[in-house]
Amino acid sequence: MPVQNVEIASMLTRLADLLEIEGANAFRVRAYRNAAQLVEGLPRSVADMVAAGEELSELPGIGEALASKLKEIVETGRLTALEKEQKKLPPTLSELLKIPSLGPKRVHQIYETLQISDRKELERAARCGKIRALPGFGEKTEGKVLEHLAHRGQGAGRTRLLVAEQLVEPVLDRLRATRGVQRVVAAGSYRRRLETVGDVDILAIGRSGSPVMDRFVDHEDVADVLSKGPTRSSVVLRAGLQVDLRVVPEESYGAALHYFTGSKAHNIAIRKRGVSAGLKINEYGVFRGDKRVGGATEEEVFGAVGLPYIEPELRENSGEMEAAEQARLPKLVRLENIRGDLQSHTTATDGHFRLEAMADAARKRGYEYLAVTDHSQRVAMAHGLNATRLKRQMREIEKLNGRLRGFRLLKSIEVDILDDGSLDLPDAVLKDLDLVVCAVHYRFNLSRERQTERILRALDNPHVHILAHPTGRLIGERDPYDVDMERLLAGARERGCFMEINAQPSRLDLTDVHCRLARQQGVKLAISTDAHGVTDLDYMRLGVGQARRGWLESGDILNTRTWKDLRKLLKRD
DNA sequence: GCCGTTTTCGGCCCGACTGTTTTCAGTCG
Repeated sequence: MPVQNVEIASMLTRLADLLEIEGANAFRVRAYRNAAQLVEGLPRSVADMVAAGEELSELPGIGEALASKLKEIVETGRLTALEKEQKKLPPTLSELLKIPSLGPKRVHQIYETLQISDRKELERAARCGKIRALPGFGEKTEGKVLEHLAHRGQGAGRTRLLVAEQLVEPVLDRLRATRGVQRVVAAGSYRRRLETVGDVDILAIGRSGSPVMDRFVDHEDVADVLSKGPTRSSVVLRAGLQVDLRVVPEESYGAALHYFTGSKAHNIAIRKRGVSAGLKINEYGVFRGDKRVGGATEEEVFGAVGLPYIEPELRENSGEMEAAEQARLPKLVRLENIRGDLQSHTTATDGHFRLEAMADAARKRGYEYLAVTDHSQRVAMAHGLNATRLKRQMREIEKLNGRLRGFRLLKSIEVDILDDGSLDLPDAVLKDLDLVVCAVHYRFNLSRERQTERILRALDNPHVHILAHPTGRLIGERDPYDVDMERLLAGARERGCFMEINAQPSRLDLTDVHCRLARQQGVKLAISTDAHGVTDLDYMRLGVGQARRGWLESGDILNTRTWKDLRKLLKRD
């Protein structure tokens, strides 16, 4: 099987880790890390690019040396430079870098003086007080290391965006209600709408001497105060999420918001542009020499380096700078553009509300339509519908639609894709539905080739419209099944089919990278909540965030259309 | 290791906080 981009990225990261511990040139290390990030975010596989004879050194940040390393990995599955490093230093040292307060210098020292190379040995030495005795270390550093090893085990991990929202919104409200505070906003990956966040960065505008820092750290939801200063503090909430607060003056609002929103790679790119224009850009503003020339708004920051405003969801240094320069930034889809929801479940299968309640909730949101997509019979666990029960539901929907004004339920189904790619219900039933959504719920472990063939075969069915949660992944719980997304997208386009962005907080499937690829290939997408209850309809904002991270515009999305227009699109000829 | 409308060599984003120090290195974001 061809080597995947994530594997390449992992090799480059491990190489960067070891080089950094060894004390290699910091910019060389950064070049490897940048390359790892680039590869991980590429919409196409490096293996395919090599096979197509493309010039890898044309990628930003990839020169001759890295291009030949990438080629080596693709062709041999190995990286000689990494293997060489691993002979000099134990590969497990990478793990130690992830421990807070341990960086490359200290890891190097621990290894050189105590011959410690993994977490277990480190924990043993720390318990004996051997770490505190090292120069530059002390009791506190040893304590922090021990605490991490004891409590966090394999690392704190990341928090799903929805959970982060639930934890952070109350903190924001509390800070907003503090005297002397004019504005409070969550920045970082939270604002960029990443599917998971490592920590949350909050930005507050306020007078110096405001009690906002005290309000922040003195609260029953705070389990631990990591640091506290006049402009910056860090806490860990009892739920385990780290939250940082920075306080800046009003005139720095835009510069600070931009800086703390990131991403890091985007910031570095912006600052570099600043430097070449003779400007210094930091969280306090844009400066020419000692003179402030902007920074009250984000627009001023972008303007200073000759760019239009770039939406937070695009700030990954993955082409947004070039697009901004050439005035071809996408006009991103917005929650207000959404006119309906194209996947939902009712009590007929595993949903929690009846048809009427779901219709009512969707109408109250201002939607024009809601597709009722209960499971098909194969999903026995959810009491999936057979042909008879589906027909009964269709009649109920027709009756209900007769009473509803300016709103309609769509007769639909989430039909299972069986092992051989055939569908779980006969065409005779599917043909009478308004919309057919298909999905894989079983047999995740097929080879890439067979899984791809299986799904393409399902899309061959002329009644099928949308492929739901196209990779089957569950964030932090289940890896995506192996499938050739490029072939799937090409296949969908040829057949006049569509892809879904499933907005469930644990799915968010497709990913941003795949969304972008879909747009490039001309495949339209549905943003669907897969609601199992009335409040689940709110997940739409998460799906829209994912679509925005994938550079999608309103026109790329099926359910920004009126039912009349959508119906035309769904006609497969 | 990458990169170039000042450069093919000499730069490479930048500031806050902590802990261990007596003025700063290391870490972090």
